[in-house]
Amino acid sequence: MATADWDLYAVVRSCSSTVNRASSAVGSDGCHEDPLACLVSLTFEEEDDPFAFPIPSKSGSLQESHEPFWNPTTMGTYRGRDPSFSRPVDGGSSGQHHQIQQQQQQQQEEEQEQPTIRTSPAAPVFTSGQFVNQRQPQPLQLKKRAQQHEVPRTRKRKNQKRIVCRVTGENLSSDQWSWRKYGQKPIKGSPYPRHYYRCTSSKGCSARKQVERSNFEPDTFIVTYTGDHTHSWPSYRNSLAGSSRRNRLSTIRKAANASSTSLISPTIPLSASEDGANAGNVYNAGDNGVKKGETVNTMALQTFPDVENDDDNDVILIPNVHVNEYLLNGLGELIGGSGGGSNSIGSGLGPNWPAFRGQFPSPGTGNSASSAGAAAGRE
DNA sequence: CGGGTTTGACCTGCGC
DNA sequence: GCGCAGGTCAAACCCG
Repeated sequence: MATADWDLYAVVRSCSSTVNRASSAVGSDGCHEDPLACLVSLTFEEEDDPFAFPIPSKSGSLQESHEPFWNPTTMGTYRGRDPSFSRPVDGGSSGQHHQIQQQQQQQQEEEQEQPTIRTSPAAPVFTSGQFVNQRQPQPLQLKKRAQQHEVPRTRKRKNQKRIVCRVTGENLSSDQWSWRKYGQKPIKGSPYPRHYYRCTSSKGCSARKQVERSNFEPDTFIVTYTGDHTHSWPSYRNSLAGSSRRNRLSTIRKAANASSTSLISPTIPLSASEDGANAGNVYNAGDNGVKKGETVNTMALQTFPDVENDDDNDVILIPNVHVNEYLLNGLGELIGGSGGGSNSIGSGLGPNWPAFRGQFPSPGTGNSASSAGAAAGRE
């Protein structure tokens, strides 16, 4: 269960990094960036799903304990066709957002007929000849494949849990898990390829991540998380493991110049200036009309009562809005306090979340054992 | 040398 | 059942 918290927080944090940026933009020019930009769709296959989000119960416990951000008027129950939720937002700056909404709405509609999860529909067709065969197939490789395929692989694409996030390029690295790229694939209808990453924070971890550049907003990336982390939340130090190639960034940028489809690896820390920029987004939150600790009323936790009773269809959308300390603190309490399985959330906040450090139990302060235990418990 | 990336081939799920 | 598209594998390559 504790891993569920890590996963949950991984999602929240990952989106939050974008959220901060969004909130800054909102504060500066009104609604420059779509507050609903980051929609996180959580799908559950079982009740104690690792991705289970603390959905406010009818008893209102969460509502009571998190009054500052729990606002029924702004957290209206989402129904797939609710126009208030899928409202048009600010002059087309979020075409992808609309696309995601449409996908999810369509998904909702489809799921009402068939309890399944669908992948995104095709976007405008673009043909790219960027993938040039540079190597010839090797007989040895084919032989090994033949052996390998004696053991069938089972993949449940349709029922796979997926968490979709929108992040800006500069926030790609804010994901503190350690990822290793294992594939890249051109996606039909998208000018940009999709990149596949798996978690390398721990061997055998089944967590995967797909990164795809938005074809409407090239500066924005669609990050899809699948699978569960089977290990404890990595410390910041651990998260740097495997990312020692700092200077690789220059190489990557060269590649990026050569090909618009290139992508900054999520495992590679950004340069100091970029990190600073990210940090600035946090520190300067108050400069944009959002005082520290002030609740932004756009915070919303959308639930789906229509599918709430269906274990296979629970979906939550978390708009990409400002997640303030109240929420994170509340999550920290929910995650670390009540369950007894506290974890290293504090460390997971990373360098971009200095303001929120200390709100959560830190690793190495008596919680590591429980974290490890929780991780072991999953295996 | 260890670990990450690239990339063509192969497998599987899904729609028709 | 067939074909397409997405997801994964793994050898080769790259880099510190």
